[in-house]
This record gives sequence, structure tokens and C-alpha cells, in this order.
Amino acid sequence: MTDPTRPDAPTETPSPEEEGPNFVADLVAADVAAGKHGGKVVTRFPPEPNGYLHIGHAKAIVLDFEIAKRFGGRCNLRFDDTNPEAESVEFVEAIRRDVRWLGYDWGEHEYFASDYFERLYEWAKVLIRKGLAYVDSQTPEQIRLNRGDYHRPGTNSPFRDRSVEENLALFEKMRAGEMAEGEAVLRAKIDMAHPNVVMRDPLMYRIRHVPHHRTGNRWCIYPMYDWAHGQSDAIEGVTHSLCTLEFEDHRPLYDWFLEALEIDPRPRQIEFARLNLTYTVLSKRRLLQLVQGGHVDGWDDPRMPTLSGMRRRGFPPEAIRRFCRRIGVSKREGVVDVTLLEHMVRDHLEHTAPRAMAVLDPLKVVIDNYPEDAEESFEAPNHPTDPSFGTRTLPFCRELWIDRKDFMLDPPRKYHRLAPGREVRLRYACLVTCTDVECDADGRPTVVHCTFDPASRGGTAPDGRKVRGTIHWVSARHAVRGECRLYDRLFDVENPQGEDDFLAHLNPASRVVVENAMLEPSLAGLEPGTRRQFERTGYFVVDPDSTPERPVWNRTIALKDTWAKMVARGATG
RNA sequence: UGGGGCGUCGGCAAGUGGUUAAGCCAUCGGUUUUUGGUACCGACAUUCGUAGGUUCGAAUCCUACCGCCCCAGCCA
Repeated sequence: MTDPTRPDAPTETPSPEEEGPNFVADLVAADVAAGKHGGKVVTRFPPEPNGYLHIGHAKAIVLDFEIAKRFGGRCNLRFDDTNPEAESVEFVEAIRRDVRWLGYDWGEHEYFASDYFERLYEWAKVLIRKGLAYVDSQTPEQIRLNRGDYHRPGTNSPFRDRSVEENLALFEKMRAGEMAEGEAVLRAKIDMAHPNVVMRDPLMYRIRHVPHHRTGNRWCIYPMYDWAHGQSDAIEGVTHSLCTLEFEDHRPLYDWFLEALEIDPRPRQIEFARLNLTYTVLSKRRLLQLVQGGHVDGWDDPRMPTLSGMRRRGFPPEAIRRFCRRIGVSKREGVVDVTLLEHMVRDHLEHTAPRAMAVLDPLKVVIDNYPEDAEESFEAPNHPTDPSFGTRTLPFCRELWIDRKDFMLDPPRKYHRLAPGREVRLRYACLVTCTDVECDADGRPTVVHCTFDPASRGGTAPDGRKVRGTIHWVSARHAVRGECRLYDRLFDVENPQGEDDFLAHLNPASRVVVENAMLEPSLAGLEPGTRRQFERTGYFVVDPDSTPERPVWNRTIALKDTWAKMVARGATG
């Protein structure tokens, strides 16, 4: 018997036709052609370590890393850790793990915005000296009020014209911890009447007397996103800073800081639309709600759209990467049909997952003309079309398990599975004909009696007669009992994000646990993460909860089921 | 009502003045099949948010209008 375990293929080089449309790549290509940055391309993936990465981040990761790769450049992993109140090392570690799992390597280029705090502080003083930044002592409330709104210009702060010396002294006091939270902020002096509210003297620093997960108590002033991001990009030599659409309004400020500091060459910010997926939610807030509300078992619940959840669910990283390439990159905000992702998952698994047989809803079959204590075995291929997967041995005896769905007392015309008087093929074993059925008081079948054709060894009829149905089975004497967790979409509406109460639309059948599935022997004792196709049922993966005594398999995704569709449509004849 | 974006098939998304308006997913037919899986074949926008205009010719240029998204955190 050949070991059917196959590792996932190594990171593929995307073929040109696989790379989806991508206007960002076109812009970068134009910059390279124009000789900007000496033709170099450096990007960065800049997560804030305050949560888990999800499929939406995967889109950004694939874009950031593959744009860099395409132009012979590199992509940095930079933690945007400027807000100590929400961030932690736990998230830093989870993010590293997920990016690696997705298949990307940032090499030595791991950075933290917090590494630049000193540099940023010095730069802030440069702006103060140029008269381009000032310490504002207004209360948060006053600042908000004086910012104006979409219809009214803002009002200058009474502290806007402090002298350079006073600003410097005050700013140093801020850093020295001599001021309370909210007592003062450092602001860029731009234009309180600017039509873009982002430009109305944006805050650069706020005071927070809280420890930071990396800098400890060294700082009590922390830079704001706008002040930290572009400068961090510049420090790292980033040439193209890719981000989502909501930062489009911030681009003028991104450029303003760079220009004020006379940084050259300057990184270029390019915005693209974030990913939305049907039948799930992707906002950090809602994901957090699912976890904290106990609606799922945690960030890595297999129903979560997080990378850790998808990993546990059994989604191959290759499939996620291909999905991200296929959806393309544009500025249109849309909702991608989750069937595209599911297609990529099935497509990858079709070629990489060894086959096996498992019965999820067992119904006993007795082969009446098979000797009580005899047993034999059949050799079955681990893949129907790829011989390199090898074969395995399937034990067989008089009593077997088949799936309840594969037997009907009174079948419709187009049903071609087992029924009284009908003959079917037991996959890779033999042909059997149903001769009798035992039922319980409710008329529910309990035992199906069959006779087998001794000449049909392997499943081929010696006389060449046609047998339409082929069903899977497991030898009762040799079956291994295991748990199967059948996962499905988390929500039962296409766009839960758009619902008033998205939690009201959780799919009650998103997880169905089968306590006693009957597994063929080869399905026991496998490592978590091992994938298999349970023939005619779906793709499964071994869950970390699995033990040698009790295998636990998660359904990654069901096989397409044309018959079920026909049944639903009433087109079964 | 200010600023910034976006509108091409059910969903993504090409197309940048002359193409029969790509491709993929979904859907619907059919062939093959020891998985009602896979594979393969076929169907699927006379039309590009709307209305005008420019042009021999427009999804592509101009004008107006309509619709949707984002922005008033000392979050990112």
C-alpha cells in the first residue's frame, strides 16, 4: 500500500493568465518604466496587530507581495503599532503565522512603526521649527467643535500661533510625561478651512500614559496613523504604498508630510477596493462580535473567514492565493460571490486530495450470500485519474455500512442508487442487489439485505451489463468510528453585512456534528491538517482535536451535488 | 449642503474612438464517467447608470442628470 499523503505543492509562480486584472500593477509598471526609484519596487503589508487576519487581508497580502515579486522587488512586513491600547504580541505572532501560512516570506524585512518613534519625534521637531506644527492645548471637545463640518470651515485654534520656542518646549514636556492625557496634542499647521477635513490641522501626536507592547514605558506620546505611515514607508524605502479606498482622502496629507520633510524620492500611495464576500462578514468589529458573543468558537473557528479559521477548515493556501488573483484589483466596491472561492478550493483539492470512503449516516447492509466469518480485501486507487497517488487496501465482509441517502424504499424514476430489487456497485468492490429490507416501527429501514455477484470482483460486471449506480461503503467489522464536523456558510443570507441585525441571520446549520461516522481504516491516526476526499461526499481535513482513538474530521467543503439539486427542484422523475 | 471615489451580463472583471463587447464564477443544456464528483462540449450583455451632444463611427470624447460608497476618532 502506498502512502497516500501528499504535501501541498510548493508556492507556484502564477501563470500570466492566472493573474487577474490589476490596475495597480499597471501604475507600478509605468513608474518602473519611467525610471522612478531607479526602477526599484518595494511594497509593504502593514497590519495593525490588534486582531486576526482574514480573507480581506489576504487580498492585500497577495497584492503587496506579488507586485513586488513581479518587478523584482521586495515586500516588507510592517506592524503598524502606533496605538498601544489595542495592540498585543499575541496578534503580532498570529499575523506572522498567517502570512507565512498563506505562502509569503518577508525575509529579514520585518519592521515595526514603533521602531521609528525616535525618528518620528525628531522629524516632528523639524516641522515645529519650520512653523508647520504646533502644540494645541484645546480640549478634545474644543478640537472637535473647531474642526467644523462638511459645510462649515473650521476655526483656528487659539494656540495655533505659538512661537517655535514655546512649541518645542511644550512638545518636550509632552514627551517627558509632564502632561496629562488630553491636555495637549501636536498638530500639523495646514488649513482649518480646507474642504478636505483630513487637512484641517491633523493631529500628529496624542498623549497616552499606557505601556506599549514593544516600547514599554519609554513613550507616553504616540504618533497618529497619518503621521507615522508615510514616514515609515520612506524610512523603509517603500516605493509603492498600497492601501484601501478609505485612505484616498488621506493621500494629500500623506504627500504633504513627505514634502514638508523634503523627503526624496517619495513613496506613492495607491488605493484599491477592499474585498467583500457573500455569506460572511469581514469587518473587524463584526468578527469580534461573533467571537465575543460566543456565536463561534474563536478566531480559528472553521466557519470564520479568518486565515486561521480557513486553515482549520482545510482551505489550501494555494486556493486562497488563486482566488485573490482571480478577483482582480480595482476601485469598484463590490461583493465577490463566495462560490468563486469555493470553486478554487474544490479545484485545488480535486488534484491534491487522496480519496477514501466514509459513511456519515450509517445504514446496515447484510450480504446474505457472503459467508459469516469470511473476509477479503480489495485494492482501490487513491485517486481516480492520477496513478501517482498509489492504491490502498479496503477490507470487506458480510456486513457493511452505507449512507442512508443511498437507499430508498420507494425511489423516484431517476434515482439510481440502492432500492428493493435494484442492483448497484459498491465502489471498488462488487455488485450487489437488494433482496429484502427490515424496518423499524416507524417504517424506517434498519437493515438492507443484499446478495452479491461473486463474478463482479472489483466492481465490473463479467457480462458487461450496465449498472448505473455506484455507492460508497465501509466494512462494518473494520470500520473506525470518528467524529465529522460538517461546516457550511456562517450566514444564510447573501449580504449579512447589510442587515440591521446581522446576528439574526446566522445559519443554524453552519455546523452539524456527526458523532459516529464510519470511516475506512486508512482514515485513522492521521496528523491534523491531513486532507482527504470522502468519495461522493466532500473534502475533509483532520482537526487538531483529533486523537488516535477518536479521529475528528472537518468538512472543508461538500462536493457538488447535482442530484440534491434535482431533488430540490422536484426534477427526479 | 463641502470634499474624495465608483457606475460594462446574476457576481467579479477586461476593454482607453473602428472588436462578433474578453475571461472566470454562477446558472441552464449535453457527452464521458466504477464519485449524480472530475473532464469535455454548448447556451448565457444588439449592449456598456440615464439623457443629450461631437464624430463617417462612442462603452470609450463632451455636457447634464441619476444612483451607490467613503470622510467631521486624541482608531487604523
